[in-house]
Amino acid sequence: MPIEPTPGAARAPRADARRNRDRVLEAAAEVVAEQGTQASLRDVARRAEVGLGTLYRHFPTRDALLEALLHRRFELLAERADALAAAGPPERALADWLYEFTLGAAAYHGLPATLMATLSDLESPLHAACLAMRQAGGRLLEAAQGTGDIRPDVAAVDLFALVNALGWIADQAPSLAERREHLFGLVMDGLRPRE
Amino acid sequence: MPIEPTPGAARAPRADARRNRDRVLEAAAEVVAEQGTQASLRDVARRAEVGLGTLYRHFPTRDALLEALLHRRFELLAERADALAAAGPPERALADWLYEFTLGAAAYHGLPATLMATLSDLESPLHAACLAMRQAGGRLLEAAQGTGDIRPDVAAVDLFALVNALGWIADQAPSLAERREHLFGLVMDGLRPRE
DNA sequence: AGGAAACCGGAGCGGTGCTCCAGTTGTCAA
DNA sequence: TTGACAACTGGAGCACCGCTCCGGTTTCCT
Repeated sequence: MPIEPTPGAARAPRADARRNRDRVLEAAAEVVAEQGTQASLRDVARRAEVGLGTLYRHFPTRDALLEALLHRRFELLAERADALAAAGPPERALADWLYEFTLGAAAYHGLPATLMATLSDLESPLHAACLAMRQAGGRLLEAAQGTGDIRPDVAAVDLFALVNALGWIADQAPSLAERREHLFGLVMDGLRPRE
Repeated sequence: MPIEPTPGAARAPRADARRNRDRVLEAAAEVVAEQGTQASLRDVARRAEVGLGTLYRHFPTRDALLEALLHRRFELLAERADALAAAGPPERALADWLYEFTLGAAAYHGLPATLMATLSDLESPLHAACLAMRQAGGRLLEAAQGTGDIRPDVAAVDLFALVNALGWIADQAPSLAERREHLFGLVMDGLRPRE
């Protein structure tokens, strides 16, 4: 009977597999930066000098690849929420965080649309990756509602949608990208209670 | 020398051509209603029982086909703006019209995105088709700003973008469609001056 | 050293948008 | 009525896409 060194623990991946995974990820970062989230996966495989099958084994879906690409960014944004909460008044923390979110959502073309689709697709790896970040935003929202700076009828999901929509606007029409800050201000004002 | 009956006037299209054009349009209405603005044009041609070449001659681009599909709707929305302006106070007219716009933008899946792209694509037939409607909305905006009900720093293009974005939210995440009215209210509040 | 499992890459399938052109058909002048 | 020609037709064809599947190779562990 063969001995399982640590039963249940996955065997470490082969060295060539790990190397290829990294190559794919690196290539994906470049290609997605150029072509957006709808980039051709064949192009990614080509740039990584790897077969298409290899790409699909490491990342069975497009979302899985994007998740790997964005994971760190999401983590940072979640941490950033806590930092902002500690650094200043709740309403300010929320506004700053949301604005940083719109900027982050513009990291790649098509990203706002991808994130939005993620909301309803519970199976997508991106859904899970977003969750912690969305919850961090939710905490900022609750704090700002606690001080009465934000209307109580605003839900976390409203925020996520609106902020993604702002990113989408800038993503779709370059001419509107420069109005991003202005539009952001308009929407933020709508979240505040009227005297 | 042959006589040109009315020189410069285009000769009437052949009967079969006109018939085929109508068949394509009818099929397109069905297929786009089912699959959205990104529907397969092959499917449209198939349903119209027409060759792909025929479809492309009558409508050289996807936008041209959509324009033909949406033209009447845009006209009605532009007229509706004038009717609302005559029927009630400017702020109410604007709010009602914008809400009808978000509903209209949800006529087909993907339509908000298509309309948004249209904004920067001056060549698209949809750009021209939207223009009159956008201008009608602009007039409502000016009137509502004249009475002080809407912030003066709101531009017509802001409105178009925000209202499209609301349509996009409902389009992307079915779960958010039911919050459409609520989100609309939030955004509208952001457009009003603070006391 | 050797064998098994993991991994690789690309051929292949069914789909897409779009072009191009040989063949057909409607129309209008003679 | 007929003939000729422009207008129109439809689908084959090209290059691309996402995704699957599998014969051959490579790595790792014993």
